[in-house]
Amino acid sequence: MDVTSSPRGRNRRGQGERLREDIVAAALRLLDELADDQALSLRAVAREIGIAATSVYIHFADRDALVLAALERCHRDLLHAVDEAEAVSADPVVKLRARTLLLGRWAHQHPGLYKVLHESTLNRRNDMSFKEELSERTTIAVRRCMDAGLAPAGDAAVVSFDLRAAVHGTVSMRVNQPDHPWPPLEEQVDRFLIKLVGVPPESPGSGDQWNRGWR
Amino acid sequence: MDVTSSPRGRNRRGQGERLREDIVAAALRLLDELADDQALSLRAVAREIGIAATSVYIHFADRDALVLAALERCHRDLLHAVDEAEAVSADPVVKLRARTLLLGRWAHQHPGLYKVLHESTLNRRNDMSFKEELSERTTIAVRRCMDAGLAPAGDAAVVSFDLRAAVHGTVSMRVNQPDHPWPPLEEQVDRFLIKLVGVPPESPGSGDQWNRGWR
DNA sequence: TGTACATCAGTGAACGCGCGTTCACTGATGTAC
DNA sequence: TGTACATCAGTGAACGCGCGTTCACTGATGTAC
Repeated sequence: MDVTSSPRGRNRRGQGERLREDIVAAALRLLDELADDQALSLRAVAREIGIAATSVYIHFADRDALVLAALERCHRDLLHAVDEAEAVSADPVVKLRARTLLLGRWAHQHPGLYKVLHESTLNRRNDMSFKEELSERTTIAVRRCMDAGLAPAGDAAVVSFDLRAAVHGTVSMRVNQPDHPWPPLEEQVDRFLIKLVGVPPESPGSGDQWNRGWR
Repeated sequence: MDVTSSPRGRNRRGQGERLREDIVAAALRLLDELADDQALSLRAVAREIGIAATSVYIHFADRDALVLAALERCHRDLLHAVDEAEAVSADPVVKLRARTLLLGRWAHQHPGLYKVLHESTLNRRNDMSFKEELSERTTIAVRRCMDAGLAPAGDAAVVSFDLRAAVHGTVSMRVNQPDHPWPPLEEQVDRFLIKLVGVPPESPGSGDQWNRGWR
């Protein structure tokens, strides 16, 4: 945008990788705006940071390689953020809740990136198996709840899959129709944790209507 | 595709609307392939049915109007199919199950259309409130289960929202990563119906592991 | 200390392509008289 | 019954645009001798 204010000079010798990072950062910024990997043009990325379009080819073989690199970085950052959120407590249930809510909040803040990461057609054209790490860590978090006796014992992979599906579903709906008046995510996540994972309700015996008849 | 075999002649007087239907049908075919509304070009639609690109403008103001018309038709067809599936039984639980499974099966058969309908950026650019009818009918189906005493009484809208989120979530994951070895949808939908809506398990006392500790 | 040279970090012009959209038009068909 | 004419259902050429990618290049910087 404000290219004139920072007239990018050439990097010094040995610092060529800086441009690579700038390109990835700009791609992520644009992808978040566009919410569509196909809509991202290499020329727009170059324009965004004030370089010649051809300079992108110094660091990336083609447009898809750039988008893929950006998404891998995006996923790594997200993983890190979720792990950090989990550190707030030693209680496995609090950990699972924190991890799930952070994912929801992240998606709310970066709807475009969430869409590109999970719903872009890049998923069909390219191997994006690096994303599996997020699923695996959720399964671990669920298993911890079971092992601690805070959730009914069962197949953690299945329970985790159901939870991920439910959370992805509501996040996807919220991200795709941002103008719809959605009810609070937090309460819904709590329902999912209670009903799908089986963690105890926060205030037992409070008789919340959505939990009536379940205990 | 096989344009040469059916060299489209001009429609007779008064039959101009036929072309409109052909255009919509071709657009739906291509959208299902592309799985992305932005990737659909008006020229590709014209090519698909062997007309001049400009002929599309006889029936649609612009590209977006065509896509929107196609999606409205798609949604109407889907609504109709789901309602039909529901008619198999008078039991509200069987009805709800049938409606949910048909949606999943439809998405499996038309992954591209499912994506464009629910996950395309058209949702941000245009009013697509016609889609709400699907949600409303699910809520009605949930309420019927409650009224019949086959599910715990509660706020049908909330329960329906949770169910839709969960089902959309798993369908979305399946549609976006078609090569992933997903577990059977049917069993997962049954878990959602039991855990989220509270309908009775098909074989009570069977002690399925994913339901252990719940009743 | 000076200098030739390799390397690094990037540039600018150009290519061919498909796209959405506009415009003036064509030619068959039905209808008023 | 004949014929002029309005209307319908489309067409073909052309526009300007942004795109991905290739190519030959430039000029600063560090380094070997």
